[in-house]
Formats: sequence, C-alpha cells, structure tokens
Amino acid sequence: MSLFSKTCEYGIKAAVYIAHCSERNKPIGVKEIAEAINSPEAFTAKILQILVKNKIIESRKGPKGGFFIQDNDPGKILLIHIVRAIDGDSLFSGCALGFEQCDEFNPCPMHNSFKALRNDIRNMLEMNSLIDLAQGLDRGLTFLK
Amino acid sequence: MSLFSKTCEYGIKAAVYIAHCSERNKPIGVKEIAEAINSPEAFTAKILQILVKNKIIESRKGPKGGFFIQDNDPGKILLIHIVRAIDGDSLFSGCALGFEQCDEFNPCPMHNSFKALRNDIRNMLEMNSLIDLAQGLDRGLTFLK
DNA sequence: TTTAAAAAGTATAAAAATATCCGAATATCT
DNA sequence: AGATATTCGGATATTTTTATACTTTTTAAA
Repeated sequence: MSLFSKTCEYGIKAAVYIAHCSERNKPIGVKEIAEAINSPEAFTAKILQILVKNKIIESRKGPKGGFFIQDNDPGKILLIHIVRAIDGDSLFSGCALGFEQCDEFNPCPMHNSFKALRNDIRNMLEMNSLIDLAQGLDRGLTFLK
Repeated sequence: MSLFSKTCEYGIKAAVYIAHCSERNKPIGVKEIAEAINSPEAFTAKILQILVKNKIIESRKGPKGGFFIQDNDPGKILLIHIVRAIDGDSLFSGCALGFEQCDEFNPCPMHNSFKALRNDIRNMLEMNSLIDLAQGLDRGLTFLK
C-alpha cells in the first residue's frame, strides 16, 4: 500500500512535468508527457482529462495542441488539488480504519494517534505547489523517471 | 485512497479485537471476530491465516479452537508488525511517487517533503501496540464497528 | 474411537484499479 | 475546403484486490 493510487502518482508526475515545461509556453502532447514520466500513454491521457475537467490544467486540440498551464498558475496549483481530483479526500480527511462515522465522539481505536498524522499529510499536500516541485527538475536536482 | 488496504484494515481490527478478548484466555473463532469487526467471514479467515503465519497471533484447531494472543504479548505486538505482514513496508519506507530508486542522491520531486511524513507514519505504527488500541475498547471509549 | 468443531488449504468468483483501442470532435495549416 | 494532428469519449481488456465456497486436516471431547 502506498499513499497515492497509481493513477494519482501519474497525475502528479504529469502535472509537475507540464509545469516544468510551461516556460516554453506551448502545449505538450500526451506522447511526450508519457515518455517523460515513464507512464502508459493511453492511461495517462485519461488522467490528463481528469485534470482538465477539474480545471487544474488546460488543453488544446488539433495540431500544436496539447496540455499546458498558464504562466502564473504553477504556483497556485497545489498537490492537494490534484490528489483531491483523482483520489478524493479520504487520505487526509478520512478514518485510518475506513469507518464512515469516526470522530471525537465515536472514535475508532486509531482515531487519536491518526489525527496528527492526517493533518501532517494535509499540510504536506497544501504546502507543495507545482512550482515547488518543478523547481528541482529545472535545476536538474530531482527526477521524474 | 487510504493509508491501508482493506485487507490490512480488517487485519488491524481483528488483531485489536483478539487482544481485547485475550483476557478471557480462550481462543476466539473467526465467526465471532468477523461479527465483532463487521467484516466478511471467509475473507477475515484468510487474513487471520496471514497473521498466524507471521507469528503475530496464534491459533488452535478443533472444538474450542480459534485465534488468540498469549497473555503478555499484546503489548509487544505493534501496528507496524501487522501492516508490514499484510501491506508490506512501502507505506513507511517507499517513495511517494512509487519510484524504486529514490533517495538522497537521486530524489523524486516529493522526496524531501515526504521524508518527514514517512517517518511520522512509521513512528505512529511503532508507537501503537495492540494493548494501546485495545484499552479504549475495554473502557468502552472506542469502537470497532 | 468416533464424532463434531474448528482452522488450513485450494479453487473460484466478483469488483475495482489499471490499461488499451478506436472513432468522434476540434483545431491548425496549407 | 481538405488534410492532418491532436484531445475527447466510450468501449473493452487485463490485472489486482476483495470476497466466497468447498475440501482437508487437526483437535477436543463424548
């Protein structure tokens, strides 16, 4: 078990790559993205559609088309937006043992020790924008495959 | 996406319930366990087998048989043992984006912000023993369904 | 020593996640 | 206007996770 679903992992990587390239200011095709993040192309296309529908990234059809992020946006797009769009918010707002009704008044055995962790997860996702994550790529300090 | 797989959630709940009952000092059958944690019986049986194979709990066949934990053990059995047996250790030792090779020298974009969180997860799993989790049940403060 | 109750083992089924394929819609360029 | 490149949408396929059903083995007790 890992934090994110595979779908979400691809979504994050793709978004980071698009942010990384968005300086060039021209749309990037699925093919290049999938190649860059080492993901299955058709599946990646589906995930990009989700991100577009959730207005996290933009797209243009036809020749010279592809996916892109407006100039000033990478700093505004947070990991939590992507995770929420793809995996929902159960990771950082749900119960560790999967109970629907688990709260202060009706806690599961893990409720109290999980509370802090859940907030840490949420904070981490709220603190990291695509700019933050893309910067390392720009400088050749981090990698997407 | 949630922290644990469903299998692991059932495994944790089952183990906590067994610890909770182990005072009575007699084996508890799958039927009672599944009932107590509101899980599918046959599937729960499979999970209990995993825990037995990993020597996390014990079992006895035949009439009056069932699953149990030795008197002094619930304090020694940590969540991390159960999670490791069922979900493996990718959750608290792997890369957030699923890379095999992701470390200080070859980090993924999330590596640094994830590092602390991963340790928090590990700590949480190492800090909680079955006794800790069962205590709330004993006192009627927490619930397993 | 026979019977019955339970876990262990094996095979299969159903559901969800992951992945592929192809035609439709749309935009660009000539 | 026509040809082409691309995303979009829907159908389908594959794999993994979750779940069930049934048989075998072990054990306790009558």
